[in-house]
Amino acid sequence: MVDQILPRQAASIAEDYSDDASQCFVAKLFGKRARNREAQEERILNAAMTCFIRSGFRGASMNDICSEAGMSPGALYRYFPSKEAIIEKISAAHRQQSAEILDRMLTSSNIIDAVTQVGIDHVRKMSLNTSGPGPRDSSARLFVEVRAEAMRNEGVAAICELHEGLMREKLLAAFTAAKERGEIDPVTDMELLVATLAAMGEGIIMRNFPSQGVPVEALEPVFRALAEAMLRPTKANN
Amino acid sequence: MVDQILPRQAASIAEDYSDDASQCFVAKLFGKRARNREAQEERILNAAMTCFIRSGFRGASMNDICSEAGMSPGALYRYFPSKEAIIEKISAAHRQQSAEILDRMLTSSNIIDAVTQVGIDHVRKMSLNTSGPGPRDSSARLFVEVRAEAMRNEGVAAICELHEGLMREKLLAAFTAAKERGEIDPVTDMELLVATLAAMGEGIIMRNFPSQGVPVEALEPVFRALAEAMLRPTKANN
DNA sequence: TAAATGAGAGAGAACGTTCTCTCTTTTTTA
DNA sequence: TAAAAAAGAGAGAACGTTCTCTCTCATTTA
Repeated sequence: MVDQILPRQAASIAEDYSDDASQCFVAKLFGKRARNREAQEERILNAAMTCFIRSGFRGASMNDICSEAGMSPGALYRYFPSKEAIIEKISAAHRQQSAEILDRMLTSSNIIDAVTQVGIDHVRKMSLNTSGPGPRDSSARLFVEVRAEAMRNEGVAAICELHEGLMREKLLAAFTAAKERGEIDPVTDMELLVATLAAMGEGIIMRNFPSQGVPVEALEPVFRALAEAMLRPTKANN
Repeated sequence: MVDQILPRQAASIAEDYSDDASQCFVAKLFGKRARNREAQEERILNAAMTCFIRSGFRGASMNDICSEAGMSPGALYRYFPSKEAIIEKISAAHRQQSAEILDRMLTSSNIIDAVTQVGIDHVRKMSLNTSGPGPRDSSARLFVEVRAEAMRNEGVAAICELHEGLMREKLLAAFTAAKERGEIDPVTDMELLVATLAAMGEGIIMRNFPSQGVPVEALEPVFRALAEAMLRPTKANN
């Protein structure tokens, strides 16, 4: 992970910051080398994502990923210590994308609109092609793959738990606020409400309806009906 | 788990069939040989299911399955030509179980009750332990696994399409009947309604709430609210 | 005795990973 | 600034392991 600090580097760090010596240190963090490393890592992650969507985490081999990235194994392993590390990185990024979509919940004024829009945004984002000219495919596949992997891989399971916990928190905060505004009726078990609503939304996302010819807009009334059924808005707001 | 049928026990079951010529043919189909073969196949499938739930389709090796079944590879490959064949058989059986739960839809008198009950039945069945003394686990894991496999395996994809098509047909028939009874309002796009309802139900099933401490009964109002939101029953029936 | 059944070694391919070596870029030294 | 040294980056063969599946040979059953 963290590069071993060699004597020569350590020496130059300790030296005077105002002159040449500090350049080395700065270059380490923001220089050409660092930028190149980031670019390569992203190249690998993009290639891996393509392969994983095509063949699954287990189905895609490191050789597949190397070919897709146009890279040799020796080069690839300079940037990631293992296949496992790549899987975890991609799982985390994918789950985080999902969690970020929920951010608009926190600033919404109408809770039903917000839930509806978040659902649609999610479906739209997940049905997008992931990267350029590759096989026309969507990251909704990764959604299922990550879930399946989490069932037997402790690292991925922890990542899922983290981000899904975040998502539930955001929903819970938005619902609580709406309740205090008098927008929705009190519910006995808010936690269960959030969990089941999220699960149902995920069910829709996994199905990847846009890829089956169902336009995203057609899902609008579906999400709205779901939100209204679960949140039971007070008559005043209808 | 089905008890192992020992050859000697099977031998003394049905002996007397006067006609020699047909005996050979009949024995082939219904005799102890055939019965033993069936028993062995079931033994293998049970073992494979345990392994697949534990490690996934790709994660479980044929050796794992052999060990679990108490069998050598040579013996196992006498009954199944490939790992792929076992995966497909288990996927089909699992999907068929799901489809069968929907049969009660066809004879129901109240559509909302029916949908609610089918959802609960489904969750209950999927959260059951699959086989005796093994690791406490549920077949809801297989649900996710099958979906993930269907994304890249054409055979499994076809199996899913078949059974899920059946499920949608059953739902559609029940909804159409309910509409004709005047129980629910006409809906513009019945196909989409069925597809999204099924997807949301699957989302709940995959989450396997019972394993997280949520009792099945707690899901009753959730499914009911979902059904009412999607089907919009007429006031007379409320 | 002939056919069916099974055990288990192991073939051959594919896997994730590492190793060695070359070439380029950066840093230090003179 | 020019030469020397070190580090970084990458290619590709090769490693040990594990995979699915087959083959041979022994045992059981009819």
